[in-house]
Amino acid sequence: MGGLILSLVEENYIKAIYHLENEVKGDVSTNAISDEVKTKPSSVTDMVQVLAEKDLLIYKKYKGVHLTKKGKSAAMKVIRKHRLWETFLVEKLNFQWDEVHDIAEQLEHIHSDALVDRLDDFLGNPEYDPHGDPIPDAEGNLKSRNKKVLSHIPENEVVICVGVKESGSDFLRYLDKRNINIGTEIKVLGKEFDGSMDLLVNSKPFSVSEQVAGNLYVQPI
Amino acid sequence: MGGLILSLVEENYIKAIYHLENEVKGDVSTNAISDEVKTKPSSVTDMVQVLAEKDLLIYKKYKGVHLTKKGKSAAMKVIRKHRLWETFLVEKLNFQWDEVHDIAEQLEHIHSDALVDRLDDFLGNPEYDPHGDPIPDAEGNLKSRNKKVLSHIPENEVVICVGVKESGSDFLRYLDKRNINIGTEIKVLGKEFDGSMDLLVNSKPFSVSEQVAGNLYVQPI
DNA sequence: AATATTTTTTAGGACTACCTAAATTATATG
DNA sequence: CATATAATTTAGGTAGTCCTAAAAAATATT
Repeated sequence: MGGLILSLVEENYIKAIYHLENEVKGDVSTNAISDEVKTKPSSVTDMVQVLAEKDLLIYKKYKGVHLTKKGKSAAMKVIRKHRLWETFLVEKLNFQWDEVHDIAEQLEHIHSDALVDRLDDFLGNPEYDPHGDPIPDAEGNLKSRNKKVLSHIPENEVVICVGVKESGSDFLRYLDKRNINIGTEIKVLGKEFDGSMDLLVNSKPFSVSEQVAGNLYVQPI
Repeated sequence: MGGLILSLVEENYIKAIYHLENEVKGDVSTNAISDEVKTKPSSVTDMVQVLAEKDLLIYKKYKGVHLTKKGKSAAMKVIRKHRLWETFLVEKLNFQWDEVHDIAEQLEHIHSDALVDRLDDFLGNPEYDPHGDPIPDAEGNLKSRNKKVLSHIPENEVVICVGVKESGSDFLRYLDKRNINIGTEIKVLGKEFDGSMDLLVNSKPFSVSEQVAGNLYVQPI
């Protein structure tokens, strides 16, 4: 049941692979993983063999990797913890949403089912973390909402911001400075040749670059 | 200032040595440390050399070890975190005081000064943890209170329970079952030949063994 | 004080997770 | 489709932390 204990490093690999599986079709490559966990590809080759041995993923030489059921479940547990802790840091300790990632990266590796369950209750069983990402329940189920990337929204549509794709500090602080938060209403006025978009945010006209528009998750009203 | 980062293992050694220094006069022996951190003495010899190299302690071959100022300050930081997290677990997540030690042992190694400071504020800057142990402030200062061990209290004196010496689960559950908590008033009625004590607890007569009496910290009213 | 016992250290490995450099396989290009 | 390039793996090594067994030092006993 809850008896599988992975090392901190193993958990980071599993989490990285989980995230990569949602970005690419097919198996996840050695190089992609090495980018994500910031080690050399040769270290990844070592590690995926260890993880394959533990039935957390399927590894085929030169072909890449994908998580097994067991691996996905392990990933969900780490992600659940990460997102609950981020919520705690923002909701209870008043951190800004751009300050919590590194701390949550540490907290996500604390092993205690009781702790996670109680934390979840303490926070009021939140469905989404401060970046708008859904928090898996204790069984690892993820409610997916039909969010879209802002850059895919056609002209004249009105949407609300529900999350961010990459939650790097720079990007989050950029949004803060412009008063764009989760829940902010955005109307798409038009798109420019360079992919930038003209918007109406908080009733004021505002333009964002392609990069920003591609990093914002929104939902039709 | 806060730039010193120790590994989890190093922090555990420093913490263990700190605790042992408060129990024995003079330098702390290799064997005592190996008992405390649950490794073999030869591993301790390895590790104290590493810690001496980092100026956290003074090591003299065959003579034992004592913390430097730097080492004590590192120990206080870990202890501060441990006790704040224990307080969090009991006060906010409603854990029992006998359930929190192992989780706090993990949480105490999270590195973030901002987190500790905010947690401290969130908890209302508590002075004592759920076991009655004082929580060092951000500068590592420890307010010591003149607590005594129950077994040293003479007949007819009335005291209140302020803490426990060893906070093992068995002992804490024993106290819970008898409704002895921090704040409980205890009157010493008499002592027996075997070191056991006759008490008045919650207005009811109650006897404790020498072992229990030696593990309870009390303070004159 | 000599010897027995206990404590501590040394020597030599083991294991995890990393690295570099070289070899191999897969993919892309002409 | 042959070759150049890129991706991946293998081989061999390092650092941190642990271990066992043997040697050395300290302490206790007679």
